[in-house]
Amino acid sequence: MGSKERIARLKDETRLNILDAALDIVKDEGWQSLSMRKIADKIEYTAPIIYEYFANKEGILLELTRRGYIILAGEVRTAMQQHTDLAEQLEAMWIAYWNFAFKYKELYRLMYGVDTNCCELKKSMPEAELADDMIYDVIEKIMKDEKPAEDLVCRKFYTFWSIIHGLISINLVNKGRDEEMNQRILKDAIKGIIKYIND
Amino acid sequence: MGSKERIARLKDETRLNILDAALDIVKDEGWQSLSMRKIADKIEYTAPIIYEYFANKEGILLELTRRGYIILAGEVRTAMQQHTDLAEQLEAMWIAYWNFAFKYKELYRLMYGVDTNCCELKKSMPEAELADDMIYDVIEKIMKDEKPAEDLVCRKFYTFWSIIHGLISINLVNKGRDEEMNQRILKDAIKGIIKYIND
DNA sequence: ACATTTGCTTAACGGTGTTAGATTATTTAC
DNA sequence: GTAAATAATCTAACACCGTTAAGCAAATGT
Repeated sequence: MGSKERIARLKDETRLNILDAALDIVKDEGWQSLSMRKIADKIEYTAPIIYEYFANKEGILLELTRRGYIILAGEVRTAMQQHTDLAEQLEAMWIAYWNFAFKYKELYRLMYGVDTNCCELKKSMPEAELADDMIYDVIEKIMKDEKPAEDLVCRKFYTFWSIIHGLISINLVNKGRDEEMNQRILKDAIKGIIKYIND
Repeated sequence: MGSKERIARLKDETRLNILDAALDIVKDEGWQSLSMRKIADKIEYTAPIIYEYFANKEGILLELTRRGYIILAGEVRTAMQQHTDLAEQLEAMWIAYWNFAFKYKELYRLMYGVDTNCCELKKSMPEAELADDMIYDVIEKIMKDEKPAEDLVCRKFYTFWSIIHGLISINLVNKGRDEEMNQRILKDAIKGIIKYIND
């Protein structure tokens, strides 16, 4: 009887529906307000059946991250295949990575734990810029000889901040990597960028 | 009567107790499982009084972030004051920033939205490394002439990843900054690091 | 001594993730 | 075709969450 397969196909379909519904909700309302009952509403079932397809809510998130990684790998691969020169290849791949992050914002957030919890209110917090301003000033002074344009200093600052914040994030999320290597990466990067400032 | 002041001081004290209790819970159990009732338990009150000191849960988090920024600014400042040479100053300041992030892990997570939601399970996900491996290989090829040591390639990879991930995070969290500048930072950084690979 | 304010608690509302039990629909067996 | 068995789904509940309203009891002002 082919009905077994038809039923299996239907099961797979609602499994996909659950994932799609979850992603739709997140796109509309953010990760914070994703709930099992909302997913159930969207697929026109009640909440408990979701547990026939996923162990729990985290199971859904985990499957979505998995899909995110697969999509990312695909985009990076096609970028790679469009170049032969190694340096060009590498640049294209990183740009593909970058583009993925913004094309699939929600997935990227999930994959790398970038949270936006209470960020509207954070804007009106002067303390948030105390440290930044100090660093900004020093960068400006280093470049002073050349009367740097405002946005050039800004770019240097963000370059610095990105690399440090990126390293930190990676270490906080995938905690407990090689501590010594991190320190070397950090110092290398800082020295490199400082040298690069004066180009 | 000085009792007014004594009472005011007591109020300030329980305000601090609330913040301390919250941070303690987070240190022990993570942000996910911080609840008003747990805070209340720890300060030996019931949940509703917390609302006499903070508008809501987000208010507590916001005050903790504020304190985080102030501490960070302090550490960066003292780092700055210990050097005169500008380049050394800048390096020390970034290292202070780095150290802050790990000394006050929980605060840093709060301040910059680095979430660790469901990360234990993510380790056992082979798809997570598909894209990484491809990029890793290209870096290795670029450096091939020099028979690079394993950990040197690794360092380069993380340097790349950090800067891109950092830039992305910053843009996802403080969304909608200058798009053009971001692209320039990105390309600059990539080109810079590629050049730097062959040193 | 009475009235008022203050500090704090209990009870509740609507929401969450999740589980157990009842119910309905579908398939299987005779 | 009807009865039994199985699958699919729902309702109800549990324990928790953030938050608010009502009430009590002690301290205070007069």
